[in-house]
Amino acid sequence: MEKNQVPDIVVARLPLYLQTLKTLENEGAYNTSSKDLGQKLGISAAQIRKDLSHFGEFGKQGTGYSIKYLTECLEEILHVNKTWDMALIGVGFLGHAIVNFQGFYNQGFRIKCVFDSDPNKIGQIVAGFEIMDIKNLEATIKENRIKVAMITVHAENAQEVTEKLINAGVKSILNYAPIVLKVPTGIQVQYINPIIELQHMTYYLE
Amino acid sequence: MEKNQVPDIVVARLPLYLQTLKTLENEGAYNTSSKDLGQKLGISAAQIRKDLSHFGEFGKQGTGYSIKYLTECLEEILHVNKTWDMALIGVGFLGHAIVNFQGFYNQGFRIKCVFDSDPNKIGQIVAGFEIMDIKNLEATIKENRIKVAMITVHAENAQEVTEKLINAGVKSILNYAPIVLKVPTGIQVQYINPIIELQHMTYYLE
DNA sequence: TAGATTGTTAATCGATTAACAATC
DNA sequence: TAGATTGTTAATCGATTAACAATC
Repeated sequence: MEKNQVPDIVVARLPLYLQTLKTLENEGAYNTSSKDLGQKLGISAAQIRKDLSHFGEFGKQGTGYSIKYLTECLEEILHVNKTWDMALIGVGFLGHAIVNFQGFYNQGFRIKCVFDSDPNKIGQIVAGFEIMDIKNLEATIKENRIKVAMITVHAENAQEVTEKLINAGVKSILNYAPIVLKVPTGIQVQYINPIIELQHMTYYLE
Repeated sequence: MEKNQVPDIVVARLPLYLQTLKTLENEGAYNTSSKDLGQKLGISAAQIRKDLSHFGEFGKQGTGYSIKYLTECLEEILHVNKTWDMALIGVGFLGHAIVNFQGFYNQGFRIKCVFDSDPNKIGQIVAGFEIMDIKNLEATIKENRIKVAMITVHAENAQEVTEKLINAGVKSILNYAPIVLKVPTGIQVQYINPIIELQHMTYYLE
């Protein structure tokens, strides 16, 4: 497979390039350069050119990159030139905030269904979604062929939920619970963990 | 300064070690090893020992590490053996969720004050905090000597808020807005951005 | 003692950068 | 044309790993 040749650390930067391109487009710009992107992102121009070179040639000498064209290319590379249906598991305060988040739209994602195990929550409507019983998780995810999920349950339940998700065919998990998930090869997991980020920063404080 | 010698990529892993140690402690364990921690975190035992060796010797041959002692050492290294007061700016759905988040407690952090610019929100009480007018941000943060802040405003306003925070003495910023902040040397910024993480993962999907 | 595991060294591996020919 | 910027190469830089003496 060609994509195995691209280091994951390079792949991880592509969404940042895409984000910056979209900001530039919103500002009304049509063209940019590796130098410009690098300054905005705080990384070197050489690194951006090197990263992009793994996937093809997207620029022109002398004039740089067309924002529109490079955006389209990156969206295709990252497979966000389509919209991925997502499941959300755990409708506490955080899950509630995510369900109400407007920012997925036009970035390749939308929430399709939300689950909780609390009988008091099941059946309630949140931002237009009826909270479903977690007992129906596997059937519903299979039925809708959902490949992407977000976990916002307590740490104690995150591994169990993960296993159900994988059973149901989910391949990519964004985990907000503060625990490292055990998953088989081929399943992607990323973590969102404010405590980790805060503790990283306080190292540098007095 | 001694700490400049430690690569940031090593520092970034320390909070993960701490998280795993706390999970183990909750499970009732007293000792662990680099092998055990590595398996739980999906990294090599050698890397964990190498990382820790930047800061001292915390283990014993044959028996590994005392969970209690290594926890204390890491908390001291990361400066979370005290509690950092934090400011939160932007009380939308996400800000609301963060204010209600119970997980900061005992990890070195607590929210001290919350701000918004919306006249309809100012003065309201959220999880026991009165939402303050962002006009009072600089005075209040100076007064309370707050060094850590979380930004949950819209991307358009994040840079402006950042500059106010830095003016007021904030040194570490956890930014939830999807934009790279421009900050002077010596100011720490970390990002929380689910779209970036999701797009990273869909690269590997069909 | 025998087995386990540390801290550290040196080797390996991989990522970043500087430089430049090509060319818009 | 002159200036700017690409894509790529080779060199540099830094991170990870394997191995092992030390020792609990």
